[in-house]
Amino acid sequence: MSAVSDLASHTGYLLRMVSNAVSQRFARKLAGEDVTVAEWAMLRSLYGSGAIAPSALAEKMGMTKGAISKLADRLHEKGLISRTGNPEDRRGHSLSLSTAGAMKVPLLAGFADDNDAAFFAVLSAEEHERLRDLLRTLIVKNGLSTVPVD
Amino acid sequence: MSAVSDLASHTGYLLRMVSNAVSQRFARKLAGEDVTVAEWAMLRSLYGSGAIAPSALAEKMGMTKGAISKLADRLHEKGLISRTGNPEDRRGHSLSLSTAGAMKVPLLAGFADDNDAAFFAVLSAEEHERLRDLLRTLIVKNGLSTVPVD
DNA sequence: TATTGTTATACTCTATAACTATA
DNA sequence: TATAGTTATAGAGTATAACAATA
Repeated sequence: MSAVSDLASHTGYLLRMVSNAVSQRFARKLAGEDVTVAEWAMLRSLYGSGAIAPSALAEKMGMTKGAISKLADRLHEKGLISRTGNPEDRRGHSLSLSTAGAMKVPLLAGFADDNDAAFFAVLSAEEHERLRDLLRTLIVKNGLSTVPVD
Repeated sequence: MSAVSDLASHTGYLLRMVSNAVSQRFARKLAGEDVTVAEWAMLRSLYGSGAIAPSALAEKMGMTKGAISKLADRLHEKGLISRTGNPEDRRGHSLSLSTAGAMKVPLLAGFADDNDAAFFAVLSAEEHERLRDLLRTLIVKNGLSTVPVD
């Protein structure tokens, strides 16, 4: 045992290593569809929420308004989301999936399924579910998302 | 149930959300020491490995040679690591913690401990250990690190 | 030729903070 | 003034690929 004996067990470090690997692999799968991982996350959130204001989406996704705005711009340019004005308060508007975006989500979800299946295959079904549960608990109890499990 | 019914349970998505949150919080804690999260990860790896060639470190950390080179440059400029030439093969050299770097690791490890403690406090000790185990299993079985648990 | 490491280039991702338009 | 959203700026993190030095 060294002076920094449990250096090996920092959970944040392990988490970062695993998450980076999963995201990188997923990014390669998505590249052919011209969608990034962050874009997928937004499409996925919109699929679950329906039309939603950028500020609400920011809170839901645990990101800043600026980051959401930039992401939304890109997805809008790609024709995957729509912006709808709010006649009652012209400062705001809402974001939603376009028809093309809504059609694309199941395909992308399939890629996400494949990616999960490949990466987490080394766990038993029970272990995999346990991992998901623990992650959901962390998200909810640390207030990372306004929407519990989404 | 929608057509994309288990959209909510993509483990990669949950993982990314949690990992991003942990890393962001940790980055803020480290900022006062002028060290980034990736730099900490390298210091931590060097602490565990002793002198090691950049290419070996790249494999160990699951990063490319280029990324390691850039990180090593920064840490060298900050005086936290040393580069030692290899007389037998002048193409290569080895990286190791400098005295200042070695002295700083325990302090940074303390910050990592604090960060873990705050973030994972919402789990029981048993759940926290279970999470670590699952992450270690994923790292080892997916070959994310040449060194099993580090 | 093959290998080690560096460098050049290019993106994604994200934050902070200043700004614009509306309320 | 306060709020919704955008934009400007900046920097971390990482990859790919071209390159230099050495073997």
